[in-house]
Amino acid sequence: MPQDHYADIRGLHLFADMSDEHFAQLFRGAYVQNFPPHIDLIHEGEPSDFLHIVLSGAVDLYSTWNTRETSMATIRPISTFILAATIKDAPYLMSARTIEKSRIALVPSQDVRAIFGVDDAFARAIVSELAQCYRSVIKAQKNLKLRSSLERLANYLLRQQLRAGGGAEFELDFEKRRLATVLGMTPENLSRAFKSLNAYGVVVEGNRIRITDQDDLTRFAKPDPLIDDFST
Amino acid sequence: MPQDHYADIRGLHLFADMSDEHFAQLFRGAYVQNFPPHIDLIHEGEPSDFLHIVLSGAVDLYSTWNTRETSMATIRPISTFILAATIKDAPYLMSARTIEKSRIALVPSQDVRAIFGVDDAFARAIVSELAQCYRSVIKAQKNLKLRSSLERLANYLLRQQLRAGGGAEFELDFEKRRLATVLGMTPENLSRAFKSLNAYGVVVEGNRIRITDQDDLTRFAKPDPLIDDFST
DNA sequence: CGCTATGTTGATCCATATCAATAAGTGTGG
DNA sequence: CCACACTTATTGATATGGATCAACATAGCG
Repeated sequence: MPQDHYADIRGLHLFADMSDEHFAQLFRGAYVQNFPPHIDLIHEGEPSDFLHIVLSGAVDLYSTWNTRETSMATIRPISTFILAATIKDAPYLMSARTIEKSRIALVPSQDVRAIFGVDDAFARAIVSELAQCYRSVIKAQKNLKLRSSLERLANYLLRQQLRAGGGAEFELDFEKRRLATVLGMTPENLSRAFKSLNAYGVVVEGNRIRITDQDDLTRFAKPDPLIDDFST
Repeated sequence: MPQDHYADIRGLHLFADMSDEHFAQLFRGAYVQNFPPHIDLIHEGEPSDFLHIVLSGAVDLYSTWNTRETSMATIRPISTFILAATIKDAPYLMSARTIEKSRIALVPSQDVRAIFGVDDAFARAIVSELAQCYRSVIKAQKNLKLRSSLERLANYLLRQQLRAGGGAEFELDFEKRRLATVLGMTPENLSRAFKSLNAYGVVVEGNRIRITDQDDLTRFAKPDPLIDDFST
């Protein structure tokens, strides 16, 4: 693997504390690849051969069942995905495809498991990472089960606004079609949901969102740290 | 803590590989308590003071938001809950209450974190446990987003049948009211869903279910190991 | 034995999906 | 650079799954 990515990857919580020697061993068999947009990387049900690290671009994790498909999460740089499958040596539960042109590091799963077995700091970092992932999914599930689609959209906008710096105006960071299935609704329904949020001070112009009445939207959305905070 | 529970707890994957010394240290400050049914054990948002271990009975993990409430999972003996919050020293994302009369061991979270810091086998066992939990929630989320309530019920019955030994007749292991919110629907809707499944060979008599046409139900439910298998 | 919580059934309403048509981008090759 | 094809976004009409409200039945339980 080219050296120029080492520093970025080394900076991730997951790899920050492990020994230099183990880090080198872990990435000895790894390689970096560039992918164009809309390329399938892995498919659910397959054995987990590689731990993936998104270095640039974006990756969509999605699942299918019986002709239906839904987007489960979006992975942005710099982070890993399918860690749980790698560790358990179990089949992927989700498929992954690039959304944009992406640069992705592939680390052989057997090496991850081997180093996990010998490097205690790495093992503890994995605990922290998995606990974080677990809590994120629990939040996503609460979001799904406790809120209507309109409420999910409103809270999504507030979160996105915060991620974009907190200003009244910001951009959606992916296409509405995908946003719809992330939020668990159809594109048509999302379109109408945006219009419904006009009443609470949301103006939509293409991918550009302007929030004209922050208080009103917040009153409607009722954001909750136990559902919407990504950090804790 | 009384000695008679030690063996049961020691047998859990989570504690099986750690040193005797650390195990003793971990449970030095622990205690076992008996609770009647329908008692609140913890509330979401609170700091995670104790890791809980269900020794007998059953516990419901649920969440609320803005007057709504939903059941997230049911914990049966012998297993732990809220491990992720304990490890991250973060607030609970879910509340917990006893369903039945239950015996529960409480282990101070700070002790769990302390032993996690010094016992490498324990740290690795936690990885395995959390990876398992993570995958379970992903499956639950796929179930929610990809299936209708009728399909969720059909697959639930097949799973429950398997857990009960695979015979044509078996019992629901909790009340329909709770089953409804676990499956993400109202009690009324569950009632009607049961009647709809008559057409696929499901006969309901109180808590007793008889599956008269296994193939027909299976054809409708289309169970999928990547959603319905608890083991992998 | 009656009280209270659970379960069922019916009537109705609402949220969301589906189907269909159109508009607006977006990229491609000539 | 434009014309064409193709995907995405919007809008309208309609269907349907599921929620809500209300009444009643039933079953535990003190």
